[in-house]
Amino acid sequence: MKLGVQGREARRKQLIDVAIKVFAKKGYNAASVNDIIAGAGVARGTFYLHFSGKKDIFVAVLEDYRMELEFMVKVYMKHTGKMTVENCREWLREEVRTWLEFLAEHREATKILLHESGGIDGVFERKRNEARGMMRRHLTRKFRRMQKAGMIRGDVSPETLSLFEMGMLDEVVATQILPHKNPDVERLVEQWAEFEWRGVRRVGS
Amino acid sequence: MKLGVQGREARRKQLIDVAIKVFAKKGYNAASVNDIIAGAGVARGTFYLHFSGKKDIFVAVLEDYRMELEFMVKVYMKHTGKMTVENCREWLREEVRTWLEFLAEHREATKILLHESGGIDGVFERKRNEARGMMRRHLTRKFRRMQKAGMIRGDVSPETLSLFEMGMLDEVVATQILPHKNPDVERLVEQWAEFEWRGVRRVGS
Amino acid sequence: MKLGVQGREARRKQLIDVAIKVFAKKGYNAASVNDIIAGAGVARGTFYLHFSGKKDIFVAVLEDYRMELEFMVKVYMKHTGKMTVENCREWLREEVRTWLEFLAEHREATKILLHESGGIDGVFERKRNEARGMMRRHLTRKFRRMQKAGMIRGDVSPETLSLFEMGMLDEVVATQILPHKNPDVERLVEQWAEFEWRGVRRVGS
Amino acid sequence: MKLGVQGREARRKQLIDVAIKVFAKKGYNAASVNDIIAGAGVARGTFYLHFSGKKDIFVAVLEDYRMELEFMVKVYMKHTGKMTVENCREWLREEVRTWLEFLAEHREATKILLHESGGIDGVFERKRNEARGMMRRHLTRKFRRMQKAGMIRGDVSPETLSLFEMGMLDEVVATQILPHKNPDVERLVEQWAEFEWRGVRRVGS
DNA sequence: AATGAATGAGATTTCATTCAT
DNA sequence: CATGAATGAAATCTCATTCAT
Repeated sequence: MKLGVQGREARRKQLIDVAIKVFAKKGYNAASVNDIIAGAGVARGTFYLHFSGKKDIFVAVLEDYRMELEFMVKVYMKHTGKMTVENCREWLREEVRTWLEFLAEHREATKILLHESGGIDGVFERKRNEARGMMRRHLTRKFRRMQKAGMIRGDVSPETLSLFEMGMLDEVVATQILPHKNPDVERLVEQWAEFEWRGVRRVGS
Repeated sequence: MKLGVQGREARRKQLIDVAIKVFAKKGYNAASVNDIIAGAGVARGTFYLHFSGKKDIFVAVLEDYRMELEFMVKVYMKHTGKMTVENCREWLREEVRTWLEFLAEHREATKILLHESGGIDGVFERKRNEARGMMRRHLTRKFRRMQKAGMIRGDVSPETLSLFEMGMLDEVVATQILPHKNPDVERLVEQWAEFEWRGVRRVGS
Repeated sequence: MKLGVQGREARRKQLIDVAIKVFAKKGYNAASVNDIIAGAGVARGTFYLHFSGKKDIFVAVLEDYRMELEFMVKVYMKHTGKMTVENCREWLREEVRTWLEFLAEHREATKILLHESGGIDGVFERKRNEARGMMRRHLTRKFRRMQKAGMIRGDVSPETLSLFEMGMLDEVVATQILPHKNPDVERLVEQWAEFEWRGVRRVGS
Repeated sequence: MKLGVQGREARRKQLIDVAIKVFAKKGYNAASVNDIIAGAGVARGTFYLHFSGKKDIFVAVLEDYRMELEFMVKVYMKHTGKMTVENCREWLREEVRTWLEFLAEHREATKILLHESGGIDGVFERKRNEARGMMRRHLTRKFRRMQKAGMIRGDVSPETLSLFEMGMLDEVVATQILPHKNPDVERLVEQWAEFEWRGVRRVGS
């Protein structure tokens, strides 16, 4: 079947979109070039006109995701300036919500990043670290800024705080967001904020 | 070359031990039965005498890990009784330390559980969930007991607290424990306890 | 080495033809996909492009044979109408000759049907029965028609007669046709007709 | 499991008996030494104490069958002398019945001889031919004797007659005896005798 | 005589990639 | 740009046979 003429970019994007679904569903190894070209309704050769191989399109998928992330972070950062001591706790909550919503919206790519891009290939690892590093740096910057402004305690390093937050994020995403169609984000966010803000200590102690 | 005879169990255990290393290093898919038998210095057929295939030995690896976990949890639970309101914070810290040490000691198997047992096969998923479920239930039980004893706050559910703690554990293990030979567990544990106990709120606010 | 492109059907037919020779020579079990691709001068993957496996091509071989048989029976049936009481004995003789010639021409496939398609796989058995059933039904129909027309005796059932004739056919083919390049069909046919027509009874008794 | 001490011959016979069942059920190739030793409740090594391999025990099975056949033929031949012109037709019928009964009684070994001993190995072929050759020679001798005594017609060679009879025997056994637990031997025998004695010719013509 | 763990050649099958049309 | 038949390296799994105990 010959498809209508498309721009190179459109065809490339189409293949990446199919690949995201395929990789998310089957994982990198089990996914086959066959699945991708079948999903895209394209001949084998066409695939190799746009990507040098399976690795290549997987890297392209990660790259794609990283760019979405980058864009999201940039947009978000614009209104970080309005953070004050008073609304600080709400800020933390809102940011968590924003992240969970973003990750839920990109659930397939997120699943790939979380589960499929480690331990297969050095390049994959690097791309994965680029994306996660960006998130991590963003979180770290946020905590550092808060510390400097005296909004939060200063005796735990921002790096470590972001480490903990990333972990919580991953686990919540993996167990509460990815497997469910309509996760109860509201309740999660509220409990998250409570925990992050005051820890587990008994009130008044 | 024919190797000497071993007991059935010894040979099986030997193969599992090699498999743990191989799966941790290469991941399930890239690992081949070849790698395992080469590592064990055993003929192809010998492998199939003990396991019905690659899947089977992978499941055996997960099973093996789950049993170690189970044992560890049991041993640990014995002295949980001594927990009091006063030493409660120390308890949290000590438990984190115990877990990190356990996971560091089983770093290879832990890596497999974290990165290699999802999205490949339904059975793997189930075995993985068995092991993680055990950890999770253990953590949940702990928080519930603390809540009932009034040691910690009551307005965040034990399930959610254990969820957050699992996430933190995973992230710390994945980024700080697994990649380093001698991780600075002490500092991590201290900061963890601080964060978990009091949250991020500025002291005195 | 990459061979030139052929039509799908041509390549498929080529592989089937090679497979007939291979299966006839070695039998289903001893024959390997290797033998077939080596005989066809084709790469391993090419084989699996056309057949899902060894079983599949074997079934295709049986199917192929059945179609040849079907065609032969149809062609033959066209001039069955000219059978009369007078030329009836000649008819029997001529039909035997036709069968022996057909089976001799397809000696390899015939050998497969006789010796290699039983007791290995249920599907094989079924395909074999389809082909033999067609022969058997053809023979039975013939005898029934002859009985109704009063050309032959009526006290032995057409089914049983065709059973005997099939047996004789098989044995003659297996011992006289298949092993020899130029079997003395003439003499066989003559003795066959004599036996079938008059039995073993002494003339005049 | 160590079995009680048995004589060499008893153990050998036991293995052969199991092997007959196994080969009949699965065919030579699909049958495994495993099946045989499992069926006999004997260790792997024990098998190789009695037979040099799978081929060897298969040959032993054929040999065993040939000996049974030989014995049967000898016993039968004793009272061949009483054949006369008058009871000749009955003789033919009785012999067919005897054969069918013998083959039905040894249905497993018969199945092996009919379906499993051709095209696998030269030795098997030879053993098969020995057994079938014995049957064939027996039938040929019978027809020759009848011809000499003027009991049956002389213009069809005894060799060819026995060929036809063997074919009929095989087909009847394969389709009517082997697949059914209680075949209607009586009716078959009667129709057989009718056909063999008088052919298909219309009575009175 | 008996045992059964160990062996390894050999068979089947998959799938990423190439290239002539 | 697009096609899809062809390739072949590499992986999994089987099972007849051996041999130390």
